[in-house]
Amino acid sequence: MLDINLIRQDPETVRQALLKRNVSVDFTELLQWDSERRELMKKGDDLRARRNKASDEIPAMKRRGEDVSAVLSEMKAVSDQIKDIESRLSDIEMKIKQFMDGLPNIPDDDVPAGGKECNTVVRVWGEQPKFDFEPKDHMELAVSLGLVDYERGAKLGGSGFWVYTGLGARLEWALLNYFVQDHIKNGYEFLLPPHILTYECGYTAGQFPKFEEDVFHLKADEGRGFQQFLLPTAETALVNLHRNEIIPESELPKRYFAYTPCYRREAGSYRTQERGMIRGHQFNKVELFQYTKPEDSSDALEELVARAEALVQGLGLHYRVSKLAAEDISASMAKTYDIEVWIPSINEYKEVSSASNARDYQARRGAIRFRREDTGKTEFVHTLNASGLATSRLFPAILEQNQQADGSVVVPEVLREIVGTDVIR
RNA sequence: GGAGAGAUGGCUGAGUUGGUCGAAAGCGCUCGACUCGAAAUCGAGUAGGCGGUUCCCGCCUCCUGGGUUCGAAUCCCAGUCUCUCCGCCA
Repeated sequence: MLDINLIRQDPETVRQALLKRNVSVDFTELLQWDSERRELMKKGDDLRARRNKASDEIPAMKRRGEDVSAVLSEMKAVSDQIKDIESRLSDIEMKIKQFMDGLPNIPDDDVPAGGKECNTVVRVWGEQPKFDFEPKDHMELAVSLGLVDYERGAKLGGSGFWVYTGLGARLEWALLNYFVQDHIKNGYEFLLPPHILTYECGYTAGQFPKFEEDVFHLKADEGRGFQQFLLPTAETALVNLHRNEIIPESELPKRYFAYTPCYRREAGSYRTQERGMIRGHQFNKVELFQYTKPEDSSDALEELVARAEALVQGLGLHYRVSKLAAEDISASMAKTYDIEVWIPSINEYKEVSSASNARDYQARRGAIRFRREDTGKTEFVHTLNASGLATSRLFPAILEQNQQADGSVVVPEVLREIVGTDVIR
């Protein structure tokens, strides 16, 4: 949610900023609704003030034995007017909310305009491994080494699901454990949230109402007023932790991380290139999250990226960091870095972490504030998230980047204790 | 799944024969007085949001959403959540 005051004061600047995302908006109608809204509010408030005053006087008049019937009928009329104004007001507020809900976040100044092709690589770490043999793709490796059972995965969950088996399950678990240990070491608080969330959570995160089709909805029970869904990322849970709260300034920044599977419909997004575990309906991810003061969020984003990068480095995988262009950034975010590992078989860099600063966009939707001690006033916090990390792209990257001529795979050192072997063969 | 109780300010908790209630009292917190300092004591203050003619005024919010009424924390309806007991259960 953007600040409507910003649009009121300087609509052209906001319009230009959104144009960077190739979103063209015309605020004329909105501003009209906005002034109409305030006009109605004023009218309604004045009428209510009158009614409140009369409500004070009526009992006093009664006590003095005066006739109140004239006041009563006048107030009856006033109440009718209030009702009329209120219904007009709620219509207009709904229109305003709908409009505002549809607006994406304003990209940071240093975010380039344009789509994917305008993403800029800011760093590259390591080098592409060279193979003096014909390298296999991760599916071939996973199947031949007995790490993943795709067929039975589909038997259980349908297309887009798989089962980690044996050393594969241990490798997956080792990855998650490695992330968890690292974040604990760095002072982030570990959370295990529910995987089923209410509609309100999706709204605050910015997924709803626009992207309702992307998640798995649970059938609402009889008589239940809302629907729940399976979280598409732990971010959705973490951003709602402090929804409708005022956080003491001294508690900021709050640094959390959570492990959850992520459930996504991925409707229609299947590409043959992305077979295997590059894109499934369920994958494991550890998510980093921060609530900060506005002036601290830019540094916090760099910190989050550094944390995620350290993990990939610890695995010894070749990767790069990209700063996303405006159109490639998800709607709630002002700036995003992607960390992408190289997948040899498709010769592409695939996202294993996405680190974003939402600034106050989510905080506005969820009324997440803090009280500034200097001024005593409440302000919206800034929220940031970063995968740290998603396993479903790392697993293939490890298999493919670490494979050897005999079809075996070298296990990264940090994972060996849990996997139980140096080399999977 | 069955039965019952409840939801009020940072917390505890009054208020439910509708009006003087955004709300007693206590605790906590902040500031001031007293003190060498502290405790105790005394005094003052202490929710969020919206709008405006913006050192001031008005409005809204007593779980949420509707309704009744001139007027709702209080009455009616629906929903959500919490607690207790029974049953079931990892």
